Parts: sequence; C-alpha cells; structure tokens
Amino acid sequence: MVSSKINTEEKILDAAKDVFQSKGMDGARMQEIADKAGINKAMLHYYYRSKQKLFEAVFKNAFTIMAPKLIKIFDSEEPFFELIEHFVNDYISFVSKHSYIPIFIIQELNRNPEMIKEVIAEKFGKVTNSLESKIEKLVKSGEIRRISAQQLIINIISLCVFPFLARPLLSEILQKDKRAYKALMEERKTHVSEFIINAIKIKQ
Amino acid sequence: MVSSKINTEEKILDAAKDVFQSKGMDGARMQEIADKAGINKAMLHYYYRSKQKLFEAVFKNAFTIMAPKLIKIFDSEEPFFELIEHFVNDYISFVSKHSYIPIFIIQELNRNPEMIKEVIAEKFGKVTNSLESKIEKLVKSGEIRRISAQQLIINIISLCVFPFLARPLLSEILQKDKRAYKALMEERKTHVSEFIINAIKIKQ
DNA sequence: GTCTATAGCCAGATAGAC
DNA sequence: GTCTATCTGGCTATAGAC
Repeated sequence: MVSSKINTEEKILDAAKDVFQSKGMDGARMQEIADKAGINKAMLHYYYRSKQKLFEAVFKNAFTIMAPKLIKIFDSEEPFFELIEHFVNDYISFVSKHSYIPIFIIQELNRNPEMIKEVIAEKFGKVTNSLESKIEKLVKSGEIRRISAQQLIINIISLCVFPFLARPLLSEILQKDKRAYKALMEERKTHVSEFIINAIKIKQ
Repeated sequence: MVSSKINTEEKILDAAKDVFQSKGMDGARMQEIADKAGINKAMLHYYYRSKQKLFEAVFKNAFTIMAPKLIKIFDSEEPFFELIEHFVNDYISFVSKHSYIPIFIIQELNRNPEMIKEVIAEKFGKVTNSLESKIEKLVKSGEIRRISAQQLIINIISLCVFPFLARPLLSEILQKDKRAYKALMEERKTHVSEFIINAIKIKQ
C-alpha cells in the first residue's frame, strides 16, 4: 500500500530531495535515488533527462521553500521589534524542521555561485531597500542606536541560521548530545530576538 | 625557479588543499590534484595511499589551522569586553584571508559528522567551561545582562563566520559586488564587537 | 622516487522490448 | 510509462619499467 499511485514524477523529486540534500550534488547517486523512489534508473532520465536537471529541480524547490520565509524579514509592516521577534521565532522553527535546507543551499551555492542568479529573481532587491529605509528612520528618530542597516540584516540572519550549519562542530565544542542541542535551539527562538533588541534599543 | 624542489609530499598537500577545499571530497578529482602539483596520479598514491587518506590529511590540516584561532575566545585572560573586541577582529581577519576553510570544514563535517571526534580531542571541553564560568561571574556581579553563556558563545561565532559561508547568497540579496562585500566584512571587524557588547553591557 | 600504461570498477545515460 | 540490459566514459588504484 503506502504511497502507491502518486505521481512518479513527484516520487522521484521526493527521493532526489533526500539524497541530494544529504549527499550533495557530487556525492549523490542516481541509483540511490531510484531505489528510494521505488523505481529504476531509466525512469529518472525519462522524467528529468539528466542528473544535472534533476538536481536543479531539487535546488529550485528548496530555494523556493526557503526564500519566502527569509523574505518575511524584509517584507512586513509590523513594528520593528515585533517584526524581529516574529521573524526569529518563525525562522528558527522553520530551520529546525528542515535543517538540511540551509546547509544544502549554502553548500551548493558555494560550489556554483552562478546558480543564484537563476533562482533569486529581483524579488529581494526591492524589499531590502524598504527594510533599510525603515531601519534608518528608526535610527534618526532615536528609537534605536546608530547602526548600519545592512550589518543588522546580516546579524539577524547569521544568528538564526549558523547554529544549524555548524551543529556537528558546536555540539562537540559545547558537549551537547542531539537532544540537548535541540533544546538549545528551542531556547534560541526567544534568546536571539532579545539579544538583537538589547543590542539596538536605546534605553530611556 | 619557483617552488622547484620543495618536498613532493608538500606540493601534493598544497595542491590537494586547493582542490578539496573548492570542490569538496566528492567533487575533487585526483587527476586535477596531480596536475596542480605538477606530477602524475601515481605519485599521489605513492605518498598517500588513497584519496580518502589524502583528504583526511587536508582536513586535519585545515582543522589544525582553524582550531587555535577559534580557541582563543575560550582561552584568554583579558578583560571580557577586550577579549570580544580582539577575538572578533582577529577571527574575521583570519577568515577573510582563508575564506575556504570554514565552508570546507562545515560542509565536510555535515557530510560525515564522525570526523570531528578524530580531530577535536578534548581540548575544547576544558576551555569552554572556563569561559562559561567567567561569563556567569560577570552576570552575577551585574556587569553584563543575565544571559546564557552557551548562547552567547554561539552568537559570537555565528556573527563572525556566517557571512563568509553565505557570501554568494548575501551578496546577491544586498546587491554587493565582490569589492563591496569585502568592504562590508572589513566593517564587521569593529561592528560585530560593538553589537555584541551593546547587547550584553549594562548601562550605569 | 618518478613515470606510463592499464586494470577494474562504477557512474550516468540510452536502446529497445513490453 | 515502465522495465532490463548495455554502452560509454571517467574514476581510483596498481603493476611494472626506469
């Protein structure tokens, strides 16, 4: 029984996602994808022509899931401190559930930086400007400290994502097993936004 | 002239470093390493027996360069705020010069998390404790805000390293070319420590 | 120690029957 | 659409001459 008659095309994409995201483009094997999808190698080529094309489908998919979550920080009308709280909480929750996605995207973009131009569109350009001017306004009105908007954006994303990329290293340094590390990440949903707000808020 | 008669073994390790760090274990080709070292494939096996062994030599080397720089944050006797300033400045300088190393280590540790146990020794365990108790002391004496020592450590490392891992993504989002992104990283040498200190310092 | 030549394997891709 | 069988090429690794 199980997933008997969903689209073969989708079964392939699902299996490919697992394999590519854990092994990377170069480490992935078409045979393993076929096995995991419950079909044979020939079918992979029937649907996707080549390993490269299949990989691109998986990558674009991952990026398409990731981008809207990320873009929320640029794109909200909430008051700034609430925006930070919500973004940090939501984004860390998302990455906790899909921890393969960031390392996959980062890794493959470093392998082949040109890929980004195919997926990013100009979506981001406009929204970054709007956040930047929002931050600059808060600086001028004296609600937050003088700070570079771009640096602040980098900081927010860094604090949310990095601990998931570096989990093997950090969990060893901090002597945390899997469960304890997960608890630490859970804590971060509130810790990080407090940290950021403390860094920028001007006390009256 | 040039590097004519340095050890063949070192020439190999140098070439292997370049290739493994830009292509990863799976993407690297022994032929390319041989070409870059100016010798032939047979020599690679003569000196290192297998691709795996050569890779391990490169990985341990990279980790051995990285670890002492990282460990400085745990291991210094400076006053805490100065420690942060110096660590952030030095670590970002280091990563700027060797930007392949962090992505290489992170990537390969995710591919094979067991590797860490072979390289990390217990060096880290002791020093983390010492930093943690130092932070806890500052919390109790009211010099810095109540904060989890471990979260703070994660934050510091995140803010230093992540922008180099995510450069292809961030430089596209922020619309920075290579030169402008480098300038942003230069700025971070002071920006990040100010940000951290503002986040934790208690104003009188 | 260093080379050329090649063994041996395994991957991605395709042909062609059903 | 789905399969089996196979081609073709490229890779790691080794044998063996110098």
